[in-house]
Amino acid sequence: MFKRVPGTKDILPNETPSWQRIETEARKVFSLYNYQEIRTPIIEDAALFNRTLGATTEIVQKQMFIIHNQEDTYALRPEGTASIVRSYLENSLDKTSGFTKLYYIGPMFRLERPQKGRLRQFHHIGCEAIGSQDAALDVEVIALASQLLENFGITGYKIILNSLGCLKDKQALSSELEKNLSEKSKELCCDCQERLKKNVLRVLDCKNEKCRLIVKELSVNQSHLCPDCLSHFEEVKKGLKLLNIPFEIQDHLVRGLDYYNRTVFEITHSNLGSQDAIAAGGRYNNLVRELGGPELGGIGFAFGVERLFLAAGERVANSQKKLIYLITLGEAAKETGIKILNQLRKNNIACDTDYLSKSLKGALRAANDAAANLVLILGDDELKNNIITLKDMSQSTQKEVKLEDLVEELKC
RNA sequence: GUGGCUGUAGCUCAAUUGGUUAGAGCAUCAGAUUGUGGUUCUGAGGGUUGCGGGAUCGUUCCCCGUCAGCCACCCCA
Repeated sequence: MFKRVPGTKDILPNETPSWQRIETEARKVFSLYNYQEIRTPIIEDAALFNRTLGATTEIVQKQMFIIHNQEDTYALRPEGTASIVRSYLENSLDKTSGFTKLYYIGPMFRLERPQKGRLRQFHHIGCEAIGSQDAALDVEVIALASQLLENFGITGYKIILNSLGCLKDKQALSSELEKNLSEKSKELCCDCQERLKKNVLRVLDCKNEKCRLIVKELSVNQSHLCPDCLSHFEEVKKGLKLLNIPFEIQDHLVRGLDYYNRTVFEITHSNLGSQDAIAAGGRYNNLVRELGGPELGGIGFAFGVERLFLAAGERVANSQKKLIYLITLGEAAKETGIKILNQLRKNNIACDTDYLSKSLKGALRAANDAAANLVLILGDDELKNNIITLKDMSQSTQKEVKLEDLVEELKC
């Protein structure tokens, strides 16, 4: 027998209602904030991710699903932002409107070792607002994320916020860290010694206690921020307070991807275990230009859908659907039956029958399992008199209706 | 990529220090006087004990390998 590829999941019929609910809710909230959906291919030129996420990041170095064509190297997208900015520029959205708000829903791929809340194919619900550097936009985006969570019915989450500063600030911080940490490099954990070479900022959020102490001594807070970035950050904080959105500043929150600068944030939930981020995002003021576009700022975030479900706990999606179940007895009735089903469906009435030629008792059981609220019984007796029996399953009552009046009867 | 734990029916789990035909609940299907569901009762089907090797008179149980899953590290949504 064939098996799923490791780290992938089948989303089965008993789970799809929850997915549909989340997606519908997301679309609703995005449109409240005037975001429009964009759908980009799941494969891209691998170099796109190299360029945007950073060539030294683990995602690019180890975690991309690579497809080699004869002359090209494609990658299954590991995240959404790069593709969307690519599409934004390729389709000249920057020229058709000054400011663009986009959202997306779809699968992402990373070749990691699977674990709780970490799959090789997972799903993002995210958005990108491109074309403005306004701090009010940062506030709106975070407010949007928090409203999404509320509408999903998820509580107990925490919004963590920080500012990395502009490119210059980031570089200054990096070189300062490099200088200070290399003196103590032997005291750092193995991972951090690696980070020191590849991405110093990551040392700041190391979980190792020793490293934390060392970092604490360096007392990195927002002191590396230039006046502009500092006031931007202040405005963001002020805006969030204005909207009563609780948040926590963590000056060791850096993000892993190169394109982030200024505002970065993460939303965590304690239900998730070690992969505790259900959403993350931030500002990327150099990304558009990096991809050959104009000097335009942007900000976005993404939710991990599978992680949302973990945060929400067991959720029963009660779908209050209406279903009519037709039971026919005998060959003659069966023929009339398929005509009735067809007629009902043409009239937008949901209906089904059993295709296993069960006994009446068995068919009623099947109707019950299908959660039908109404059953139509068509047997020899009914056929002879040109009627059909309607049985209300919850009331356990039944009545007879003329076949020609059936559709009208069921419409009300 | 590194480390630890686990792998028995569709699902959740049993199987007495290694000892006869590997059990139960749920689920499925069928019946309980010939055309009436949910509750109840009865019965049936369903397992190469993940796969491969080894040690043993003998293994679901011990050893090795492999695959898969879980958890943590790393990384990240």
